Amino acid sequence: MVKRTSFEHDDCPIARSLDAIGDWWSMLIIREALFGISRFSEFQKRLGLAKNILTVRLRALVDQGILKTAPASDGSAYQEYLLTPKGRGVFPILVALRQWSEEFDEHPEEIATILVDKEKGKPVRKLELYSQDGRLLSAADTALKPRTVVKQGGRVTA
Amino acid sequence: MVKRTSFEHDDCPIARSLDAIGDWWSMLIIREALFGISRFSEFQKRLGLAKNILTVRLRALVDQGILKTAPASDGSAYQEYLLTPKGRGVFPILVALRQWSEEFDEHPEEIATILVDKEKGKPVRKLELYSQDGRLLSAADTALKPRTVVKQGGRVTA
DNA sequence: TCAAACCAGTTTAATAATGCAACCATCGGA
DNA sequence: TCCGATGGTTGCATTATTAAACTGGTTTGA
Repeated sequence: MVKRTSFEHDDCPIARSLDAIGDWWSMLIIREALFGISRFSEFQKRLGLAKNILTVRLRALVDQGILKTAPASDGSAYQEYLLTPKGRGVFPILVALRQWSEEFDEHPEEIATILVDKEKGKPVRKLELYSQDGRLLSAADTALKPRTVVKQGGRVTA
Repeated sequence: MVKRTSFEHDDCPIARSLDAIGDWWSMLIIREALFGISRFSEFQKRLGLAKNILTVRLRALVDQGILKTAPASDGSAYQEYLLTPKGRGVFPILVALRQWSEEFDEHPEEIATILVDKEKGKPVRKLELYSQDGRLLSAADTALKPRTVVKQGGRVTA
């Protein structure tokens, strides 16, 4: 792969997110963490990824402030990996990914789980995007505006 | 091994989405396409990726029904790449990625653009997740339920 | 209390996925 | 007809990902 081009300093926030959590494993690790998984071996067993990769990913997620390590908690002398608020903030992204799959996958019958609300046990609605004055927006109803002034040579991207 | 593990037949919808569009470039290609970009050379110029990679990604996106090729359109004899409904359905994922970056990025001042609603030009609200009866839900208010019955040996994942 | 199993990695050697650059065929315009 | 843009393809070098073996500390349990 050759030095995966980094988007860390790209001015597009989507690229920046992808740079942080846009690989196959990071997203799934966060998914598991949202489920309460916190131990190295648990991640490894549930995801079935190579341990060296898990080591690298966990370290990267910690460095980025998405996970933090807490020394022990359930008695044993090992440490655990816990989500920070930034990590929990990934939840809507996971919901969006899930709903896209539910809506467009060619084999939805292979999907094992449904996201429900805890109180009633019923499926949740689709994610909704509203304007400040409460109108439901679709992609076509939105546009991108430069944050302040367009800098010289600064290209406006999504 | 090696052979990057495919999640195509994983029973987790998040994994399935990631399998389809979970690489750095596919998501950005779709972002550009949502902006109306449709020509090979335009993608290549705006994203700055190698042409062979672009070729492979575009073909994969077409195979998955996210893009479709339309022979010509603006006169020239070349083809263009257009989003299908499935492709446009990626929009909420991009919004979620964008908002995560806006909320948690350490250098938000480097972010060049803001998503606004076209009518008023004001920033949009955060994506919201509701229960069927209209309660606003956070991650903690949700749970996963097996789709029908848990199959023998079928592990329930997110 | 001593061995066996578990935890959390690290190392190694293989293969697969990028990236860059160069090449090539076709189309369109002057 | 010739030149540049378009839309790729091919080769090669580099890097990532992986399984498997190995390590060293920690629990468990007989």
